[in-house]
Parts: sequence; structure tokens; C-alpha cells
Amino acid sequence: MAVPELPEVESVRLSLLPHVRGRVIRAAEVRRRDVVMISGPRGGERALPSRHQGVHLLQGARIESLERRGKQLALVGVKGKSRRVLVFHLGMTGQLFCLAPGAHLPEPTHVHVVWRLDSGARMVFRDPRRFGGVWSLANREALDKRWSELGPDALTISAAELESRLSKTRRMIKSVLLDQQVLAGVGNIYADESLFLSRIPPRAIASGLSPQMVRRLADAIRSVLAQAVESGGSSLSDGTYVNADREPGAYQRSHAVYSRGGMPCGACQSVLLTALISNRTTVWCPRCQPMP
DNA sequence: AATTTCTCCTGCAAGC
DNA sequence: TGCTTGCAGGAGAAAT
Repeated sequence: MAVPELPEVESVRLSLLPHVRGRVIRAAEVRRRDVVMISGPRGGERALPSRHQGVHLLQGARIESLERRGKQLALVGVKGKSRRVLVFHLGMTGQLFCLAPGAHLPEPTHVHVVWRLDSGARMVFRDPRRFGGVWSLANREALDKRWSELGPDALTISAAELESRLSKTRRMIKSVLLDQQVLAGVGNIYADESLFLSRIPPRAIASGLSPQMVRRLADAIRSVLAQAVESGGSSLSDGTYVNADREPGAYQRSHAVYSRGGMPCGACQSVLLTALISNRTTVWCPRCQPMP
């Protein structure tokens, strides 16, 4: 698997920026309309209407900024006096990359939207499993509203903020870390890695963690995510995750527990355990992460 | 009301 | 060798 979580999305943002900043989008070609949404979540008011009415896809706009919140990416463009926004969620297998002028598509399958820039380059949204999508928003306010539903960004989460959010629920900490309304950006890989680094067992009750443990957890989350961004994210064997230049990341080499169930813990040699928690494969060390 | 389970989708790997 | 089965998971929907 290659699951775009915060570090992967941030790596896409950083690598995409030089391709799109200041560029004008000449045209957008939608090859599969049901990955393009005007508003609302998937499954609700989702698919692009047949006549493409009201869907700008940033056509004719000049790219002003490329922003990230949690696992979501927003391309903000200006056309005339108004701002328009494209939001990307990569889901599990989504890719957003650029092709030099004249370059051919490396992976012609599952390409859903292609944008042509005034530089001659093309920007491609590809997503084999289609858990991701593209949202075409009418203005900046729509983006702010959408992002106001997310918790604070995990890359800069403070202990105090995490404490206040964890104190409100008796769910298991592993489930809570995956909840984007509590904390935005952490997925299965970095939840397990952060819990290991902070020595907290995944089944611990969120509101039962001591202030000291919450502080350790906040430190671990920021540290793991920052190092993963530094490494360009995690690319696993299926090769799904690549940045905007189609380069893989290297952080998978630093995984302490993710996908290492049954193998010895790097710190204490105990056999790492695997279990389904909230229907997510979870790996942890029973000795380094004892129940409090 | 809070929390868990189900569902979507495809590609790959394991098993017979 | 070729089939079936299971698994991976983000997040909203449905169920408890």
C-alpha cells in the first residue's frame, strides 16, 4: 500500500509548487466525471453534472497558492476579480503529478483529469482505486468552510490542543488519531509510528492518557511527520505514492512498526503484535508500549 | 449521542 | 497454470 497521509501530501505540495506557481491553466480535460465534485462529500451530491455547468476546474485562472490542511491539497487561482479553488484528496491511491511539454503519460490507466498549463506542461490526477477526488469550489470561503470541519494540522499540533481534544472521548487512541475532525493528517502508518515512539499502546483510552503521555504523543506526532516530510514521505512496494515529479519517498526505511507485525521490535526484540483496531491493521510492541 | 461496523474500489499476493 | 479469496485503507453511511 501507499497511503497518502500528511507527509506524502506535503511532499506533493512542495514538488508541485514550482510547476504551478504563477502559471495560468489553459484547459482541463475530464476523463472520468465521477471523481470531480462541485460540493459536498462523495456519495452525497457528488458527481459532475453532465453539462459541466458551474465547474471551472480553474480553467483560465492564474495559480496564486498551493495550500495543505491535513491530507487535503488546495490549488487557489485568480481569474479576474475572483478566486477559485480546486481541492484534491488523494484517498489511498491518488496521484497528482506534472508532465513536461510533450512527455507521454507514464501510466495511461486510471487518469481522470488532465490540466494544460500555459508553460506547456500538464498536470495529471490519477487514482486507480478512486477513493480520492477533486472538488471544484467557487470561492475562497468555500475552502475555509470545508477546512473548518477538520481538526488542527498534525504537523504543528501542540500538547495543549491535543490534550483538550483527547479528553473529550473514550474511544481507543488509535481510532482517535485517525479521525480527521480531531487531528488532520494522520493515517494508519503515522498513527502506529507515533504511538510506538511515544510508548502508548493503541488500545489505550484517549481520555485516560496522562498529561505526560499526551505531551509525549504530541511530540512524537510532530517529530515523525516532520522527519517523514524530510524523507519525501513513505512509498511502499506497490509504488503508488510518488510526488509531483513522480519520485518515491524514502521514509518507509524508517518505519519502526508499520507492516512489521511478527518481526522483532528494533528497540527490545519483542515480537511486534498485529491486530485489527477499528478495522485498521495495527502493529505495536507489547513491551515498549505497555497499557498504562 | 457516541461509537463501531460497513461500504466503496482496484491490484496484488497467497492458496488451492 | 489459472482460478478464487483475502487484504490493503480514507472517510462517509449505516448500524448499534
